[in-house]
Amino acid sequence: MTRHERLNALLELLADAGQLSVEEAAARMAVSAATIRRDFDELAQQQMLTRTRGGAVANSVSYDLPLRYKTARHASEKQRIAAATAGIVPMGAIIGLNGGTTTTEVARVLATRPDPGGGRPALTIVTNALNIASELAVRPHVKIVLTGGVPRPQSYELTGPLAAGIFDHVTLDIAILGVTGITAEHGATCPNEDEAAVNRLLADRADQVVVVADGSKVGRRDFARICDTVTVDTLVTDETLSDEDAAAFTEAGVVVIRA
Amino acid sequence: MTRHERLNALLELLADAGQLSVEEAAARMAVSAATIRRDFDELAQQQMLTRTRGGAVANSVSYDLPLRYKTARHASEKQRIAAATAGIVPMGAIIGLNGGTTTTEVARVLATRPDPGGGRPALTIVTNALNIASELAVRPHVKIVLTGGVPRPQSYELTGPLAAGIFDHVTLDIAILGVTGITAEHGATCPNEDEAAVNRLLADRADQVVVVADGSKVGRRDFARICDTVTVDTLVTDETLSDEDAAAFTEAGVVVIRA
DNA sequence: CCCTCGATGCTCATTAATGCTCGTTTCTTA
DNA sequence: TAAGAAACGAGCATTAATGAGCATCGAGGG
Repeated sequence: MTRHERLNALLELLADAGQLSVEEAAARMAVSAATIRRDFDELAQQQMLTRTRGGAVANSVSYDLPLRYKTARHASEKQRIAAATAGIVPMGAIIGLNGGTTTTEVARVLATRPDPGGGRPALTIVTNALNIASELAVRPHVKIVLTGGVPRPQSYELTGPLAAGIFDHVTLDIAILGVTGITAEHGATCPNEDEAAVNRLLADRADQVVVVADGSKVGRRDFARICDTVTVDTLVTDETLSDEDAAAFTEAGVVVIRA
Repeated sequence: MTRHERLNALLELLADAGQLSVEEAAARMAVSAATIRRDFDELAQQQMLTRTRGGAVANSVSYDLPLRYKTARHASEKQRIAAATAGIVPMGAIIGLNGGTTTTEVARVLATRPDPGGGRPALTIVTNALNIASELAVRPHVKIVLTGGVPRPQSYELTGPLAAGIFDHVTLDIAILGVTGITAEHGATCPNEDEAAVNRLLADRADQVVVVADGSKVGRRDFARICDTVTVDTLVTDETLSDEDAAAFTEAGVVVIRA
């Protein structure tokens, strides 16, 4: 049994019984108690369960629907960008997220924030990304607000007038936008005009706009324009960003973070 | 076997099993483990799968875990109910679906409909169930419209005023509602009032209301009322329904289908 | 015919995962 | 309240997986 299977099996048992002791889990999985403790600790980190002395209890009574444990891959560019981005998000903030692999990583990092207790959510995340909402729906300490709309198969982003409608009703502290292209001259862009329209609304409603993009996206320009460079407050990217590109953004008033 | 063929074969195996070990893949493809690792790494780069130590897991937003005790109990009944329900849905219809395991099965069956071609969707599905939208988002011949709102961890249903808002803008041919309780006297019920409110809107907007519920739900009454029995046109359930219960519903004008 | 280049397989140093031990913390109960 | 038991976390050794580097093979082009 692989580690991944075991973690999922633990969630299964937990969803079924509501609680699970370290000893019983060790016996069922045919591994040592130390391993089970490490597993529980990791799942607790991901807010999938709550540690108790001697065992763990289920975090949500999600009855029949599949729980999935996400394998953490180590220290990729995207994850460093995600960690750096999460660093600038204060507790209790209202965050907007669009779709994309980088923003999904950001969402995963944000989801591991500790529960502040008192029933208040550690974060409120407004997103049009179906996959992000699916992953985070089981975390009780993060409030997810999903826009409506029609999902695009490639990106899992919800688009269309129904997606736009929600933005009449919310305001955001920080919009975190993953883009496929950004230049100091043309601003942030993506290939699809429907996505761009929804992303623009996210940016419009936010006090602060953070663009996340790995080095391959910087200097690129795509078809649909999301917003201008002056709208962007912060750009989080990786070390592959050249000094001259960084200078161009800095001159345009963008804070550049190289993770 | 070319490299391209091998990558496709790996994805196929992965889609089938949900996971694949490096060793097994190497044996199946008759190549070395090193090659498989390179393949996995490349596919992971393309977000087609997720690496784990010792193998890889499928990246599909929704893959079912092989053994779920709870679902296993009613699995075949649910699938028969789902098949019977899909039988009364005409081509090209606009369907409303709420959340729950039975309606998820219905969605799966509906998604297997052949593509009519001509770019027109075989079906349009309006739903407030996050998991259903996630699963069907990749099917190009089914148009998915997701309501907005806040997901409830227990059921993956989106609720709240944002979810309700969408119903000003759509009409449905058939609403298919999974419920946790239905009686001839009290109508359809579920445990949560927010979900009930959204489900009621689905029923209101539809020409025809179909309730799906396995035998354990019939005769049960839960806290929140979704709609009255006279609103329900059809009840699809399994053979465990007693004749007297069936008669009660038939007298109330409900067509009862025992799958 | 030879050369180039990409794909593959092999070797080896590195790293993640696991189980064990031991000192410390926490709970139980006398 | 205090002693004993249970659970925990840290540290360490062992094993297996990994990834980097290098050699080989084969198709295609000059």
